[in-house]
Amino acid sequence: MGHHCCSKQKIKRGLWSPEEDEKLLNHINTFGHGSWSSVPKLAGLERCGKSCRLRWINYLRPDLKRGPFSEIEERTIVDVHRILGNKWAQIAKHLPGRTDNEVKNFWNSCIKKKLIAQGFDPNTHNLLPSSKANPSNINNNNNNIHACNMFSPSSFFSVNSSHVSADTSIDILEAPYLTLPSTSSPHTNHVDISLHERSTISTCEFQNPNMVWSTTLVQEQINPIVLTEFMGINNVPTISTSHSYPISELENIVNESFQPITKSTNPKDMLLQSQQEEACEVVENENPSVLNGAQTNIDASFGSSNFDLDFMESTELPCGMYNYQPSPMDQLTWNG
DNA sequence: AAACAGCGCAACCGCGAACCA
DNA sequence: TTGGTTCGCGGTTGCGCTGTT
Repeated sequence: MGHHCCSKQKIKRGLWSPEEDEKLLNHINTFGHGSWSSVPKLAGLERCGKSCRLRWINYLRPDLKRGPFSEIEERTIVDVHRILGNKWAQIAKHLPGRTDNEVKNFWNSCIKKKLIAQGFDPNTHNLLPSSKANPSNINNNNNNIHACNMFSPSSFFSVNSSHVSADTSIDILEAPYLTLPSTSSPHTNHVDISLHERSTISTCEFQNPNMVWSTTLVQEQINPIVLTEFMGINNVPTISTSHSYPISELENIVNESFQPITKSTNPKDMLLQSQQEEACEVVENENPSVLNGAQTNIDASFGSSNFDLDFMESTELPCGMYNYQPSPMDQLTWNG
């Protein structure tokens, strides 16, 4: 069965021979690919256009990088995947010389297994339920939550738990990073931030998770911390951005940064919001403990928001950078 | 040495988006 | 606006290599 684009043609399938590669390479180098559907005929190949395109993109393109993935590339894949999910083509755009197919294969054959072995769900990048009680994966020391992983310290993983009490402090990771705990509860609209063994305890309130991150970067890197801003879809925190600040600035930054966005006036969004609120009430009635006001929660009711992937795609992602540098990523935009 | 299993990678398939007449 | 064609993407398959029994 051939592709519908070339079902009338005599189609060869399977691995490409060096002769076929040469024909395709010569043709594209001379004429460009133009319409892929016409390439096989013009190049004298008994292949379909799709197959030619794939062969060119994944193998013959001159700008392809060969060889194993570097540690930096690996980190980039993990970081971008945490934000975008299985958007291999978009992930590959952040890795010059790598193809979506290559990234996808590397993920499935290598990274995925590493994450699972570390007790992380490769889809959500959160700790797997079975791993939350596993001391090898979590340093549960003095009630501190300490998420670490093989990519630490360049990657940040949320501690996704509804059992974080108010007096639970958040450990500063070995690198000067702080993670904010979050829960899947879509209702509670505040977050407690505390620093282990430091007196600074700040609580900020926001009405909507679609926060404007408006704080300018503080350049001094004296005891910097990272505030992780969680976003998500369908009550599942899936997107985070990280920012470094001097520790002394924490309270001010928290107070200034978490600015609520006014609710959408779009009727469709308003309907979604009301539906979410109804759903939250159901959750609240069924499980009141989830909404314990002393818990550390981040509102994750993002269903009414549309994250601007196109915008983000056009920027260089700072995710996972050890030393944070300001970038357009700070201007993450939402279409509400 | 042969059989088998596991793995990585290249290629295919189907679907939706984009394009165009 | 519509319908046909082409493109691009993500999921899946299958082949070949390698290690193990």
